[in-house]
Amino acid sequence: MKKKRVSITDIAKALNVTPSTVSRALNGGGKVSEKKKQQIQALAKELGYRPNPIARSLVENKTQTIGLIIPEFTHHFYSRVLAGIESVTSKAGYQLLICTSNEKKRQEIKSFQTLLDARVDGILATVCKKNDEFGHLQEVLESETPLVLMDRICEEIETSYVISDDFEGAFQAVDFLLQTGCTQIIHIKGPKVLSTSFNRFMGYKEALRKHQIPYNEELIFEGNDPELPEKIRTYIKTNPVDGVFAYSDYLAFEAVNVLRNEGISIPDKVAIVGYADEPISTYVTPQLTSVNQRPFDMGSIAAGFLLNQIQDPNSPLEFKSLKTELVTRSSTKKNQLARSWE
Amino acid sequence: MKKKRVSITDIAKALNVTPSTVSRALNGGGKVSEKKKQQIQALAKELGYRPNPIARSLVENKTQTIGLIIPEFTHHFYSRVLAGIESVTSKAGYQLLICTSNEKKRQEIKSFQTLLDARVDGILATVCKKNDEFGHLQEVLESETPLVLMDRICEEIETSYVISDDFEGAFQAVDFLLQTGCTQIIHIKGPKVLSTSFNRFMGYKEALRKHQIPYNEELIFEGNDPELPEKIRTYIKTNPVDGVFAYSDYLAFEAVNVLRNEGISIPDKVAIVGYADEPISTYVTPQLTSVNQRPFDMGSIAAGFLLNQIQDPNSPLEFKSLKTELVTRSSTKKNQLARSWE
DNA sequence: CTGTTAGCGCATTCAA
DNA sequence: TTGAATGCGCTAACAG
Repeated sequence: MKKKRVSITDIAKALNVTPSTVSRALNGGGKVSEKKKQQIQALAKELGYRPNPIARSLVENKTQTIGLIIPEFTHHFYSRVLAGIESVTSKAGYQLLICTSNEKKRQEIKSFQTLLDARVDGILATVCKKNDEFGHLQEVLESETPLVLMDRICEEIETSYVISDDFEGAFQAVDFLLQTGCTQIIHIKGPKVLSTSFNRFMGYKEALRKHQIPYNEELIFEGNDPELPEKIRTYIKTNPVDGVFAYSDYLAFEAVNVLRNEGISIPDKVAIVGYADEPISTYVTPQLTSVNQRPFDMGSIAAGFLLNQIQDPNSPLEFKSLKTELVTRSSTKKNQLARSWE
Repeated sequence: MKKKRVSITDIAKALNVTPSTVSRALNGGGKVSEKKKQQIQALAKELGYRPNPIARSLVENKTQTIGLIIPEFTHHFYSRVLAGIESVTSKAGYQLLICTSNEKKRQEIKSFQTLLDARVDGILATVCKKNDEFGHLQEVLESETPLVLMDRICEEIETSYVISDDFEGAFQAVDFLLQTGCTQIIHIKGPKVLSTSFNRFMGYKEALRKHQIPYNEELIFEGNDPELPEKIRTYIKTNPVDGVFAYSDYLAFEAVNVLRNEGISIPDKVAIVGYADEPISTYVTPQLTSVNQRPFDMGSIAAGFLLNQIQDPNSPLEFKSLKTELVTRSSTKKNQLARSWE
């Protein structure tokens, strides 16, 4: 026998008033005599009354719910983004409806549909890797549901977004390698279709240009190549290499392994920089120099943008490119110009 | 101007029928002439009709939503639990309302309240570390909202749960250390109030007993002691130690660091086993032998239990203690009895 | 087979 | 200040 939840009508009956009055007394509605208001509020508390958000949603046409679409949570990065989001949405009284796409386009599309169906008040999303077509995002826009993209953007779609300054982050990293004396720097690239891959690659090139080091295509490796370790191993045996800039900490770690197996000392012979500053960077040996993307901030800022749009649908789109911070550890040589991340 | 969503009444009007008919035609209701059904379904599709789950929830008194409370997502473990949950809930057509407690009791209580308010059909939860009092769980039970606990249980509360067999997992680990010749095995304990800490500790003791090695209290260290590394360092300088069994991979890693700094070779002089088989265990050097808890299964099984209870509130409580699997890597010596995790 | 009526819990008119 | 009436979108019980 389900213990019936007490409704606004229950307490209205008990007090011989109408539900309207109770509603007004409980929300700030003002137009209720102080006496009744006190009475009603007291009884409500006593009975443990809890407003039914479902009913409220139905009449107010908003759900106090925000949808979140994220590729997955196994990367520390997204966990931090989530934490950042939650820190602001929970304070603002919003619930989070969370969907993961597992980097699959089909699931992503379905997730958007689900969230739209659920009538969320807004959507935060990081689109998945395979993203050549954006019809589903267009639909979101047409539904007039506020949307803020994080980390990865689609240029075809006009929406607010928060990204990390990948170009600058990569530039910082490679610039640092060059400053500490490296000249033959391998770059291990990220997934082809991602804007982040492209921007980091461009940052790499720009740093070379600044130091007038010629770009050498042979130094570029594809991160998703299953034979990556083997190819690096082969390459370094016959070519001079003194630095590695990887698209991710995980890829950097693969390079670490190859070098260690070959007995090449890090950072003396080859210095290595990863990307994302995941916890693993402090667990590997040597500890990995990496680019911190401030994922927590990414989440909190994106959530802020979204709340702005929800409050005022006519507010202008907002954009933010987060500055990165190079965290130097023992996989690179010392350089007084660099500050370590606090 | 918000593009109005088409409702059941819109399409009813357009076809000169009543909303009820439309409702019946769209749900399997049967009692509709084939012709009208076709017509209605066709128009619904054409107009892009999407049922409003809010309205449906209000009348059906269920939300097709499951609440999830997790301490946090930065541990890989919980990400996998989430993935397991989602794999079954999404198939069953349920949404996930996710709250994180950040291991804070206050937040946990608030999260339960939030989920109850949201009228979720059921709750999956891993309670936070500081959990001496369970009034809030009692409230959930009284509200008759199905509840399944994961990983950590409260003996005072009668509820379905899925846990990992911590006793057996620890036993396996320590038994393995003993089989490979260790006799002086340090145990680094987990948080005091957690059932998992206690059970792993008991498993450790049981393995010693099996091998008739006397229990030595000096070998027990507290994981949350900020001076842990220092204490271990001091101890091993004057006492024989040839093994470490840690409550977590992270704690195991602290031991690895101490040993490496002291120039003690792993696993030759001291073998080390962690717990949880987090990704870091493959990134540290040497790679860490660890106990895999099958978090994905934990999530999927818990979700299954919950769905059972939702479907039939009178179904009996269900319990599951997941078998663990010892994954041997290079931080321990070889032993043909052990199988590596696939 | 289909229309009518009612109601889920709440907020919000409009009268009184 | 308060009550009565209306509707949010949908399902379900009851008639016809």
